[in-house]
Amino acid sequence: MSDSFDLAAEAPPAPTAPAYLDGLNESQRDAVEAIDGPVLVLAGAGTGKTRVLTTRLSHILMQGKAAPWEVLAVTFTNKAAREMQDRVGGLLGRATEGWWIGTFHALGARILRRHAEAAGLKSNFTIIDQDDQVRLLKQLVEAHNIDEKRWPPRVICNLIQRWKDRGLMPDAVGDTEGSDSADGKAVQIYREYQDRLQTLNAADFGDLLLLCLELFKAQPSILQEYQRKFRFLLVDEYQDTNVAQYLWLRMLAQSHKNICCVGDDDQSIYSWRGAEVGNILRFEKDFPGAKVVRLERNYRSTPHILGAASGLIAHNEGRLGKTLWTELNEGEKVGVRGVWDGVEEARVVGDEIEVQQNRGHKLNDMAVLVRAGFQTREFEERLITLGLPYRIIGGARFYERLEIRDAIAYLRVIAQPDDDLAFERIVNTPKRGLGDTTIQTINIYARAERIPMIVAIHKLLETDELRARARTTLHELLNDFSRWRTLASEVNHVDLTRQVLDESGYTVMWKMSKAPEAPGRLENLKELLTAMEDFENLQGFLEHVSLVMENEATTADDKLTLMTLHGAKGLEFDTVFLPGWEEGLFPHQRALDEGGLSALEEERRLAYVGLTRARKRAMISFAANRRIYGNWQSAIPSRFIDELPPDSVEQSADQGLYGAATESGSFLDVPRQRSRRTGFSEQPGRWAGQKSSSGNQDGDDLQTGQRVFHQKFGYGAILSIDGDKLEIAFEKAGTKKVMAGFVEQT
DNA sequence: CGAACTGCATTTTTT
DNA sequence: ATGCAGTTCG
Repeated sequence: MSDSFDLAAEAPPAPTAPAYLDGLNESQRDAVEAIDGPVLVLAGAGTGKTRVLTTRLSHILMQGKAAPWEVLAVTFTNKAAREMQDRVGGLLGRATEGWWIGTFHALGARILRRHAEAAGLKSNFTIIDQDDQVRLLKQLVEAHNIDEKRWPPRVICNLIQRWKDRGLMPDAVGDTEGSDSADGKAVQIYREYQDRLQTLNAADFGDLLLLCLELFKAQPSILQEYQRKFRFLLVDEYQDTNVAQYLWLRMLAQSHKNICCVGDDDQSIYSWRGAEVGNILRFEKDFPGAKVVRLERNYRSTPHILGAASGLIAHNEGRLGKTLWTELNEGEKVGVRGVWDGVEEARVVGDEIEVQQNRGHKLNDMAVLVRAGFQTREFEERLITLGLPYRIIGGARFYERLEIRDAIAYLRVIAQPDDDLAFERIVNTPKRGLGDTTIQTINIYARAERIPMIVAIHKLLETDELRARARTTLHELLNDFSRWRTLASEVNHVDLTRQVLDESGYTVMWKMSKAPEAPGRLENLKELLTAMEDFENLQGFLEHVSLVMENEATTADDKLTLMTLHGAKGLEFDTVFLPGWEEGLFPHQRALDEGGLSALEEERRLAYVGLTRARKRAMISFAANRRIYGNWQSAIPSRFIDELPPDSVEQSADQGLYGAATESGSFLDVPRQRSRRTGFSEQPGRWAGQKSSSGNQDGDDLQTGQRVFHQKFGYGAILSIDGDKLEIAFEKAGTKKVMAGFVEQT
């Protein structure tokens, strides 16, 4: 079955062996050439997965099986998407603009924008990130009088996110499922949250797929359109897909079943954010007759590294099973080093890095991969002492900085006036004297009427509900925005932004500030303007900001890389240091506590991912003592160390530390008790959130002459009614215009 | 409205 | 230890 050419009539004369297939091994070629029907490529670490994926896509196009816009290629990260685009573009020698190569979210958004109305949105809808989600949920949690200590908006956000990962809209969430969360109101809050998003003309990341699913379900003709359009589907990192993504793919592939998924069940490390290893394990059932190709020849690592990794991962159950092999020379054994404490660990690693460097190895080819972010600190300190340059991957990103978020919030409001989250962020930034009271008033009204804040303000401005001072300020602000909106169509987006930042007083705010970080913030704002130049227009830029949060700081300098194991997936280095292999830290206690066996296995996969990042050298280390959260704890070596095949490993330990490092039982075992439950000192919510039911809605039967009560102005009689606006002669406050929603009948 | 104080949690993270 | 968020006081 080496030649599995299809007999499709429109296929152009097939060359016997196109040049781009040269150099592929047999299974890689299999994976590339099995174009029709479902294919699962089980690609072990370092087996040329990306090459297969890109060659396959090129092959489909070269064979004339499909036009570029008829292939859907999905990845998880923008980086992977970009890489695929670059490589396919390179192979074919043409630009890949407009092709359907991208992340699940970017492609979902693209589809959704085309059919926004059908999903209850406008096509310019805003894509909000977790920060916005949490702020929105916080408002809802407050409104429900739910104790925020017990149910932090953050947790609810996660809950909802997980539902969305599983493709569940509020109504689809089982009755029992949310009942134990947020005083049993979790589903209700989810429902209101979706409602609010719709009012705000916004979608969160989960929605980009979930609303697509709903769209496809509600409008089969649209689904069919895409089924016909995308004649071939390619999916990267299939082991990381969640249920929603799985359903999305399945729907699109339903008719022709030309779907090729590439993944490695041994590298599934994201179950905690909704990924379902089951998707890859089940592939053959989901797509009967699927061709399964195993890529087992590893081009990356030495036999010892491979042996260590394979031996370790063999301790997991329920694997699809692969046997990696390599033709590389044996190389060095994997080092396993026991040390006294974390400081010494950093010292030992630092020394080894210098040794490698003296042998002519570049820092760029080395990495320290840790389980948890805080572990990098000790290494940083040591590296600074040694004068070794390093970079940390995974810190705060450019677009997450406060000043950048503020600036973008202005732009968001300009581009999409319904975006209350953005509006609320900058309504009083810089300080305009608009306090909580004013914002509350606007919010209460906006929410009761289910209208965006800006619309609410327009209405409120015609009344006396707001203080004169606030009214003037808001009036000016709204004027500014409408002016900027006009401006947006006249000047380019960079000039627009510069002008907005100046005229809003935002730049001045930081210029005046004597905070130590102010100059840096101004720098960043300049950088933002520069970054914006790469985009055609405001829309394009905003889409980029929400979907393509760049993480890569590609410096040309020679630097050591410090990052988490999770962050390292997909990368490779000559030399990899794997510190902190201690019970409790790795595998992490938390995973052990709440995830049981499956979590332990995921930790093991994480260890496997770590080891397989190494091309030539890997050094594992563990400390007998470690300071965690301020106090010292003694630790025993990770069980993963015992699981490494002795033949591929070389152990060493500090004098007198471990008579035998393999005898893990010989350690003093201080019970690590964690104070459970923080359950006392609860304050009931200070101000019981205003009930929207207390006032009058528009349709109420108010009449002129009627006596009413107003929270602020007291009692009065209605003089005239103009829609939902009333003119009232108050007994003490004189004649005022107020919103009908703010008065009560007496 | 801003500065100081207090309590509290603290794995992993993309889009 | 430490940082963050929410609260309290001037």
